[in-house]
Amino acid sequence: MRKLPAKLASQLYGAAELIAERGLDGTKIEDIAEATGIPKATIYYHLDGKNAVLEFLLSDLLDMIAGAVGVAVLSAEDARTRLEAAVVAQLGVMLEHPFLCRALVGDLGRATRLPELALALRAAFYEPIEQLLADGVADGSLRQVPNPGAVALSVFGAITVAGLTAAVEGPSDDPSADAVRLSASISELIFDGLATRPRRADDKPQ
Amino acid sequence: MRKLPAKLASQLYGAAELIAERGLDGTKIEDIAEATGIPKATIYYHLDGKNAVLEFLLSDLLDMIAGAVGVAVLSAEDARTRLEAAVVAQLGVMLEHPFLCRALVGDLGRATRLPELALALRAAFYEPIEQLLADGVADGSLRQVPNPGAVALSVFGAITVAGLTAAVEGPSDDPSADAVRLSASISELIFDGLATRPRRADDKPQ
DNA sequence: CACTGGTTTGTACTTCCAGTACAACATACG
DNA sequence: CGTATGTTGTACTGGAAGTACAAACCAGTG
Repeated sequence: MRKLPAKLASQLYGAAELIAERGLDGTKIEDIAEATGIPKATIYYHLDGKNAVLEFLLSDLLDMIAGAVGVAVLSAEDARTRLEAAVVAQLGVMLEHPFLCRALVGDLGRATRLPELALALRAAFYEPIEQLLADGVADGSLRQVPNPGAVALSVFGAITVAGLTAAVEGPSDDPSADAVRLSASISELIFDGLATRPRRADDKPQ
Repeated sequence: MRKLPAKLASQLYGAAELIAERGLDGTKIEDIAEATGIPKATIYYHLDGKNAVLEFLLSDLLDMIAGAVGVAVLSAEDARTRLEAAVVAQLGVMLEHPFLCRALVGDLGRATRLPELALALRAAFYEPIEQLLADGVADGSLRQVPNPGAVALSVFGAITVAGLTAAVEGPSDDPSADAVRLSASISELIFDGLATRPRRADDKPQ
C-alpha cells in the first residue's frame, strides 16, 4: 500500500465523523467520497478499499497515543509517577480526538481483525502499561502482585474504557483539563483502591 | 419481532462460533443457514435479518450475565463482599461462553448501535457496579471517591476487559476455576490498589 | 375426514454496493 | 516534447442481503 500524499490524508479526516456516527458498514464509499471531496476513483487509486480508510484513520490515532505515552514514560521519575503521566497522556489524546475514538469503538471488531491495527492497538494501549507495572515492582514504587498479566490487563481496561466512554459521550471544550480530571480519578483507583482503610498523610497522590 | 421457538433458538447457537471467528460481516446468511441447519427462508421468516441473529445471541449472553450478577448482589453481606461476588459471577458466565464473548467484542460497534442491546449491555455490566459502589459508601465498606461515575466506569472497564480478553484468548477446561483466579487478581487491584504502602494486618481481604 | 391457520422451505428475483476497468485528462520532470 | 505518474468520470461486474411467492407440511377442531 503506497503511503498517500499529505493533502489527501488531511481530507480523509473529514470521513471520521461519518464513520464514527454510522459505523463503517453504514457508510458507503460514495458517502466518504462526498464528505471528503476525494472522488471514489481516487480513493481506490491510493487505498485498497473501505477497510484501508479505517485502517489509515485509526493507525494515525494509535500512533498519536503511542507517541504521547512514549514521551510521558521517558522521564526519570519512578514508575508510579510515570504511569500517572502516561494515563494523562493517553486520555489527553483520546479526548482530543473523540470522533476517531468513536470510530475505534464502533469498529473494534474490524480493527482487531486487521493485523497491523491489532499490533498498533497493543503497542499504543497495553504494552506501556505492562512495562510500567514491571518497572514499578523493580524500583519499589508499585506493589508486586501474584498475576501481573491479569492486573496489567485490568489497568489497561480501567483507563481505556473510561477514556473511550468519555470521548464517546461528549466532545468537550477543554479536552486536556478533562483528561487531567479523569486521570486523577483513575489513578486514585489504580493506586489506592476502593477499600476503606486509614490513609497515611504522605499517601495523598495530588 | 416474534419470539422464536426453542428448537430454532438452540440451533442458532451453532452460528456463534462462526460469527465469533469471522465477524458478522464476514459471515453470509447462507453460511449461518448451513451451520445451523436452518434454511435461509426460515431464518428470514422469524428474524429481521442478520443483525437480529446477533441481537438474539448477544441478548441471551447479557441476560445470563445480568442474571448471575443479580443473584450475587442479593446477599446480605456488605457491598464490598457483594462486589467481589459479582465479579466472580460475571467472569464465570463470560468464561463459560467464550464464543459469545468473542462475538460481542467483534461486533461491539453493531451491538452498541442496536438500541435494545445497548441497554442490555448497560444493565448487565455497568449498572450493578455503579450501584454497589454507592452501597459501599453507604455501608462503609468502600471508600468515598470524588467522582463516583468515572470510578464506576473504570471498575467496569477493569473487570470487563480482563474477562473478555480471557474469554477471547482461550476456551479453558475449567472456566469457573479460571473465573475465581482471575477475579482474585482484579479484586486485589480494585480494593487495594497498586501503590506500595505498609498494610495493616486486618487489611488482608482473603 | 376435510377445513383452516400458522409454519417451513425451495427457488427465483430485485436491489444495492464494493470493487474493477478503462479511457481521458492533468501535471511534472527530464 | 514525451514519458511517467497521478486524477477523475463513467460504465460495468459480481456477490450478497433481503423479498416474493407458491408449494408443502403440520397441527388442531368441528
